[in-house]
Amino acid sequence: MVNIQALRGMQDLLPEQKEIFRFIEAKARQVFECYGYQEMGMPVLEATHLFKRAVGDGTDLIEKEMYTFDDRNGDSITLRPEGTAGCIRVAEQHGLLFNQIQRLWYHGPMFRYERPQKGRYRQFEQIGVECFGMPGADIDAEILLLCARLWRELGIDKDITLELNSLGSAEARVKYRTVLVEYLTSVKDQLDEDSQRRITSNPLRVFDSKVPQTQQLLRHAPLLKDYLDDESKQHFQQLCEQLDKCDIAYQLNPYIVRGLDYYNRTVFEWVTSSLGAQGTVCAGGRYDGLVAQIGGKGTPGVGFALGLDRIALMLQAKFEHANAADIYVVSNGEGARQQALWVAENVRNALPQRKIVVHCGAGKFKAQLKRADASEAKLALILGETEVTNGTIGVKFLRDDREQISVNVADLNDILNRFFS
RNA sequence: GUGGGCGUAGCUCAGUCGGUAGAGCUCCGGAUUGUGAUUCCGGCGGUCGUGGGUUCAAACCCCAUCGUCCACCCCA
Repeated sequence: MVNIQALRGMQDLLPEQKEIFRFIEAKARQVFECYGYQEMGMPVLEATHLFKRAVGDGTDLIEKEMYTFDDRNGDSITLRPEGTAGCIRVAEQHGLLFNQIQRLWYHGPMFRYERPQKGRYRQFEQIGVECFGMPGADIDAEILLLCARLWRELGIDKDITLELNSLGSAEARVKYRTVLVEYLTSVKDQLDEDSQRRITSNPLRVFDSKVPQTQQLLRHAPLLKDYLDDESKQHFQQLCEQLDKCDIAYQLNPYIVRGLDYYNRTVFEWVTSSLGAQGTVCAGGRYDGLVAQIGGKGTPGVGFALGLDRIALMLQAKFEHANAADIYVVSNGEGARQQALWVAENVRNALPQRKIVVHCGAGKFKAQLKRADASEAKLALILGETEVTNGTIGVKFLRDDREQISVNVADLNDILNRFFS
């Protein structure tokens, strides 16, 4: 046992859980398609420097969370820790961004070497959406509308709230950053240890500190919104108006700072209180400078990623009987056993949407019916020696108060069709 | 990377002061020779996470290690 465990932080998805993931993916696909977004795929492995260049060298993600190792030829490669960089690489490499507009989405595993926790795994499933070539606030609003619709489809809209902020232009942010660093440095010895460290690593993050004394000091800190450039202010205002118009509730949170360096202007998080400390279920924002930073021609972009694992945790309680069968076929005796598979095939031809399970292998008749009951099937089809010789099949209603009936093989599909319609 | 909780049957867990391991559920068989509730009876099932130490004796105490959970950090 000891040697065959999953690697630390890697989740095994049992059928019950996988069902939830499939549900989320299906809903996402349906919603994204109805907004005209196109699915794409990309490799799990990329050159290490792609992520370094895109995400920012000083970030925790780059410094200590990447699965990086040497390829056999000595090149440094990395299991993708996020999707945006790779998506841009694909789009650039195949010319999707040259004077074009794109609405793209993808899904798949991401990898970060972190300490596992509820809702946080080393391999985690993410759905990403990226839009290119649209500088206006309308596309920012669109992806938020798209998110909101997805939450409604998933039935979790009541449990999630939207938090919004604007980081301004890159220039405004740099200007603000220096002012903030100045202020923080002036009170440095009164700050907690983490916050002191963050002055150099990511000063905006200091606002996230939970230490009361630090929070006290932050009250007098300069605020980002006072440093926003006019265009960014206008952009943000348009976004808010658009959301108001479409009845999307949101909360302004001046302290949202995405962990990755590439964001500008709009940033947002969809959060829930139902998952403990890992409450962010979906997050994203605008990254107008990123494409150029990776090496392409400057193209505006907005996007977000949602954490499938976390949403799956939220949905868990609602998935009790997702794998129920419709029909369970039991048989008694050698001849009947052979007949059973054949009968089931014919039924599947006639009712391809139905889940039909045939009892295979050994098993007493009584035990087979117990299995039928446990499968949550509505009907049991019964094949015994009597049925085989008479050319009939027993149809037993497992969930209704009805007598078992005996039908001719030739009439079976009609009867089943009527029952399930 | 830091701090804390927890690892006992397939699952959920009990196990007193250290005295050599138990229940419920599941599964299998029977009561009922071909009919799924319930009930009753019987059965399968254990390296007590792993390795070391203390002891006449360790699931229990000590050390290490792995895993897991929670929080920090960080983030989806």
